[in-house]
Amino acid sequence: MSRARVTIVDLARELGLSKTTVSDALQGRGQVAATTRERVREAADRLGYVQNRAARSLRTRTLGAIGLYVPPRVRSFAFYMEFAMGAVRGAAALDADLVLFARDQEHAPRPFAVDGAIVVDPLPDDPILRLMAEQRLPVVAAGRPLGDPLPQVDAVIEAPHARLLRAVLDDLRAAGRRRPALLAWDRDFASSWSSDVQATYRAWCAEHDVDVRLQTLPVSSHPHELRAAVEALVTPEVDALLCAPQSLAGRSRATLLRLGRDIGADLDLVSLVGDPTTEIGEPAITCVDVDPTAFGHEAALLLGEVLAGRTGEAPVHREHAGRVRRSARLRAVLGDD
Amino acid sequence: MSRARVTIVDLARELGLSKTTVSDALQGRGQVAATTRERVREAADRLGYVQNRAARSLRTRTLGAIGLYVPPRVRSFAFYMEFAMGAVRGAAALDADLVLFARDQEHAPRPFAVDGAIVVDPLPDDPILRLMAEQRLPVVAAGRPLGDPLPQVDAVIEAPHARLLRAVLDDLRAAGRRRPALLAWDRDFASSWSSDVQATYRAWCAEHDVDVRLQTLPVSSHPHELRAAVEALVTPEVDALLCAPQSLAGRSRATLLRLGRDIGADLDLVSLVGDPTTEIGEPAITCVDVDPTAFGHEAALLLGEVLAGRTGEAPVHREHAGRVRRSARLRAVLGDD
DNA sequence: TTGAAAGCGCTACCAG
DNA sequence: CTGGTAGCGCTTTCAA
Repeated sequence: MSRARVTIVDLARELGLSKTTVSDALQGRGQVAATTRERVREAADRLGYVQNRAARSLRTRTLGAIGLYVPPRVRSFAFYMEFAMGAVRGAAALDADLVLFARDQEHAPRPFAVDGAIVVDPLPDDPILRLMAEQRLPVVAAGRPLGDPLPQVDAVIEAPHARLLRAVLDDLRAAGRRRPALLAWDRDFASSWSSDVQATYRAWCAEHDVDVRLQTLPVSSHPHELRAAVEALVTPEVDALLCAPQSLAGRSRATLLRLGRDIGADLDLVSLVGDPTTEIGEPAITCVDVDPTAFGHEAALLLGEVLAGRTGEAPVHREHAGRVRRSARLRAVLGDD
Repeated sequence: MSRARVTIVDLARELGLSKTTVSDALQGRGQVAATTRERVREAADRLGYVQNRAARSLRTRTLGAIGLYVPPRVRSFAFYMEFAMGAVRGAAALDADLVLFARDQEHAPRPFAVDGAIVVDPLPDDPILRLMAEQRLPVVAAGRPLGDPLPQVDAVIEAPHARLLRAVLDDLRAAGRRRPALLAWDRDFASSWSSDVQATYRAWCAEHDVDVRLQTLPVSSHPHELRAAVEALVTPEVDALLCAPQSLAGRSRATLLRLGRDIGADLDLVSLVGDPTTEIGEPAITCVDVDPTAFGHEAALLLGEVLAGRTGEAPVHREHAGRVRRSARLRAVLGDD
């Protein structure tokens, strides 16, 4: 690799100082004379000094990195990609790198070289979580952990999915819709979000004496299977279609047109995970917008708090705000908010 | 953080061995008796030993991690997200973690704690590349570096975009299309891919005496702007629409229907960056499929070769295969290929 | 305001 | 097959 790196000892020798002073000067620590500090800085630049992070880590017992684990079953979801990008920014704010883990297929796992980790939608049997527990790694769960027994984590952050879905259903009802149908992932996409959505829909239907029109799909469905599901679910009497999978609402428009439905007129279309490029900002579609980037950012900052010991002993639960972005029609009927 | 970690010295004392033997036993190094190895393993498990990666890194001068830098201008593109996931898998194959960098907004950048890095579509003025050069970090560029002077990297991997686009244009021509139009990103998405696509389209048009029908879009366009661009570009005589931005072809279907176009019959639709969830496998759309996950995977493995010194001194250039997936109509006319 | 010494936990090297 | 020694580059502590 890179040969003959310059170390603080080299700088110290060059300047006739001790390595302590050089280190303090470079890190803005201790009581170093301003002139000395300047000389050290200049020499560091001149000789191309680069701090050795491994040595620093060994001494300080911090790695300056946090980890993110996105389970394989959702890795292809754009939502979590955006989440990851937000987490990177959050990590940067903590002065840390973000390490992406792909330990699912590893046989002899090495220890995690991070100070803590974010785990997306933990399941009880996630081996990664067991490994993290064994290594006593502080963990923040993004999405409520599922399963029995509950995976033990230091903090949870999640969006108020149930409340947002209820808000949407109430909006639709207030705008005159009586037969909302839901297209959701089936149980091979296990997450608190997925189960909250289905449970909430069923509960709301029961409360409002509305028939449950629910169709579930495997995560790996092909486009024509999605289309078939839409066609099967959207019978003529259905007057609102809620799509749980991100960007499915947007993708269903052509199918709905072909079915002779006029979106906005005789059918309201809702995306429960608004896709920024195809759905959010699209006046024909009502979107639940959880802003995954902001979500990832907040998850990272929450992990920062955990690492700083600012959250105390008990597990913390935090909510990440989300909002409903009404379609043009709903705005016309119900107003802007 | 984690208190009172067990070290190999603890294990050595516990077992009455030297720390060398313990270390060798744990790492499968040296000539350690099988029984000894077993005893060490057992004790490690029992006491909850976790290797200290910082100490190991300090000693071996390797971090066991590679970096990935995706420039902010393309961070929201699903393509690069998939690429990142492939890179994670490639890193795992190298027994390394993958670190995501977000150094673009950092003021006082710390040294990179990685052994090498992948940089997506490097630009000449990318400050990250300068930092990497200063730290003598081995770099693989995914996408040919652009600019003058050329950013200096150790290896380049890219897909044969020009060839693939020519193949598509030739296919369309062979299938009877005479007026293909191209919808592309404008220059605020600077990349070798973007410029290759536009230059190749223009060159092909000149060679075949075909009018250039090209419209460019800012990366940050809203859905209605995309729609307007499609409407402006697809005049009645246009008989093929090529969309450079990923998933734009899929999103244009509703617009094209509304324009009265019958996809497959009087218009061929092509996605130059096939989106796996909306375009690839969709019989109405011809896709250039670069398989971003495989691309990321190969980029990581190439970086592995660079790090192992297997590529020699001169910069390496490698191609990542891509393929054209013909629509049902093109397959009917031209065969499966 | 500066410096000397110690040591973080590990692996490389070499001697037994 | 096993162990002793040295030292990776840094920060911490405490003495000057």
